[in-house]
Amino acid sequence: MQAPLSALSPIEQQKSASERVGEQIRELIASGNLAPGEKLPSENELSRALQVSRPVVREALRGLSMLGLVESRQGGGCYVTDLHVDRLMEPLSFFLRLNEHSLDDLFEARAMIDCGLAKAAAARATEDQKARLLEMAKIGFDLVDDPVGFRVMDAQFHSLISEAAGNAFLNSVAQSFYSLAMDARRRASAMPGVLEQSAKDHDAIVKAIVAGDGRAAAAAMGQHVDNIRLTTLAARNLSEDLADAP
Amino acid sequence: MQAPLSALSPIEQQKSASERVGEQIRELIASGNLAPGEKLPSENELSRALQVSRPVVREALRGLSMLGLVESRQGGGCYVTDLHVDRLMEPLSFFLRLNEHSLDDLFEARAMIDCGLAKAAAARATEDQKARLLEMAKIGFDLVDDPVGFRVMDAQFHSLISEAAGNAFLNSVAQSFYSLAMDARRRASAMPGVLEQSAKDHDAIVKAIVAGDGRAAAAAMGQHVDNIRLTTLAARNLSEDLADAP
DNA sequence: AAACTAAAACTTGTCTTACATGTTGTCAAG
DNA sequence: CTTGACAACATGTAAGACAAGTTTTAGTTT
Repeated sequence: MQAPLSALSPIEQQKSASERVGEQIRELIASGNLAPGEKLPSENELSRALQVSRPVVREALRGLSMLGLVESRQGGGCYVTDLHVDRLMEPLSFFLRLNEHSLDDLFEARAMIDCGLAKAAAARATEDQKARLLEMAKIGFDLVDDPVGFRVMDAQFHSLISEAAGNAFLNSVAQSFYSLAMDARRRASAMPGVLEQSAKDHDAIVKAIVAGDGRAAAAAMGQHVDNIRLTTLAARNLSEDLADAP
Repeated sequence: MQAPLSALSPIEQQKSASERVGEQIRELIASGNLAPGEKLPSENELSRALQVSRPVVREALRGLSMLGLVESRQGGGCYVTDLHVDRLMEPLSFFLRLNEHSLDDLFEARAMIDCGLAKAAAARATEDQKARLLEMAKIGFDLVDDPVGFRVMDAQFHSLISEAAGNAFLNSVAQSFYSLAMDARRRASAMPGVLEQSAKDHDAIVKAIVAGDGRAAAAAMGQHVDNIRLTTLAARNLSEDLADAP
C-alpha cells in the first residue's frame, strides 16, 4: 500500500541568504527601528555586520526596492521610502491586469467604485480640491474639439476625485480600472457629441461634490459611467463592423 | 523672491538596469507570454540575451521572487509561480499593521465592494449557489467554537458570493481585499462572541440573497463588514496594549 | 529489454575583485 | 558667504571562480 503523499509536507527548505537578509531589514522597518526617510547603512557596512558578501546584500535591497520599501540612489545611499500605501499597492494593480476580463464587467465594476468615490469625495474634498475640480469642469467645455487634450484632462479629473475620496485602496483600484478602460475608450472619443456629453457629466459631478451632496454625486457619476459605457461599446461595434466589411 | 520649488519636476532619472530587466520579465508574465509554472531561461541565457551581466539578472529575479512572481530552486532553474492572490498580496498584508489609517481605509473599501457584490449576487445567484450558501450559513453555527474551521468556511463563503455576483473584476478586487485583511482578522476570531455574530450575519446575508432582495443583502453585508471592522480593530488595540504593558 | 547507478553537464548560490558613475563633504579661493 | 575643485565614499555594473544542488545522459547490471 502506498503512503498518502498528500499527508507529507515538503522538507523545510532553508531560505537563501539574501532572503534572510531581506527579511531582517524588512522586520527592522516594520518594527519601526528604521523610520520612513531614514538612511540605511551602506552595503559594505551591512555585508560586514551580517557577515555575507555584498552581492547578497544587494539582492536583498533590490528586492525590498521592488516592494517599494526602500529606494537606492547611486552614490547617495539607500533610504526607507515614505511607506505610503499607494507605493506599496503595485502588486494589486498587477494582479488586476493579470486575468482578462470582459468590458461589461469592467464598466459594472467602474460604476460601483467610481460612484463610491464620488460620494466619499463629496464628503471629504478640501476647498483646494473643489476649486481644481471646478476649474477642470470649466476647461472641459473648451476641449470638446481636442480629443487628446480632453483625455489628458479626463484622466486628471478622475484621478483628482479618487484623491479627494481619501482612500488609498479604492484609489489604486480605480486607477487600474481607468487605465484598463482607456484602450477601448480612445476610439470612442473621436465620435461626435461624445466629449460634449462628458463635459456636461463632469460639470454635474463637480457641482454635486462642491455642494457636498454625496447622493447626487454618486448619481451623476453613475450616469457618467453609463454614458461612457454606451459610447464605448458603440465605438467598438462600429470598428468591428468596419473590420468585418471593409 | 524665491522661485516656487513646487513647480519644478525632478529630473527624469533613468532606472537601473536590473529594474528594467525586472520590468521586462514582469511584462512577459503579465501579458501571458510566461505562463504560471513555466520555466524561465537560465540566468546565463538571460544575461546573454539582454546583454547585461549575470548579477543584474540575478537582482531582477530576486526582486520578482520577493514579489511572489517567480521562484528559484538552486540547481533546478527559475519558475513562474501559480500567481494566486494570496501569494501576490502577502508582501502587502505584512505592512497593513504599520498604520491604523490603512486598516480603516481597507474596511471602507471592503464595505463598498462587498455590499455591491451582495446586491449583485441577490440578483444573479443560481439555485445551486443559493443552496450552497444556505448550507454554509447553517454549518457556520456549528463552527463557532472552531476558529480555524470557521475561517476556512468564511473564506469559501465570501468567495462564493463573489462568484455568484458574476463580475470577474469585482471578484478579483474582493479576493485581494479579503486576503489583505486576513492577517488582522486572525487575532479577532479568537475573541469570545465574534464568531457567533459572524454566523448570524452570514445567515442574514444568505436569507436576503436567496430571497432575491438586493437592498437587504447589501444592508446585511454592510452590517457584517462593520461588525468585522469593530472586532478587528478591538483585537488590534488589545494586542497593542499587551505589547505596551506586558 | 528494463531498471538501477554513476558520471557528466547544467543551474543557482555565494564570494571576490575591479572599475565606472554618481553623491556628499571639505576646504580654499574669490 | 558663496563658489568651485577635489577627495572620500556609495551605489551600479562586469567578470571570474567555486560550491551545492538538480537534471540529463550514458553505462552497467539484472
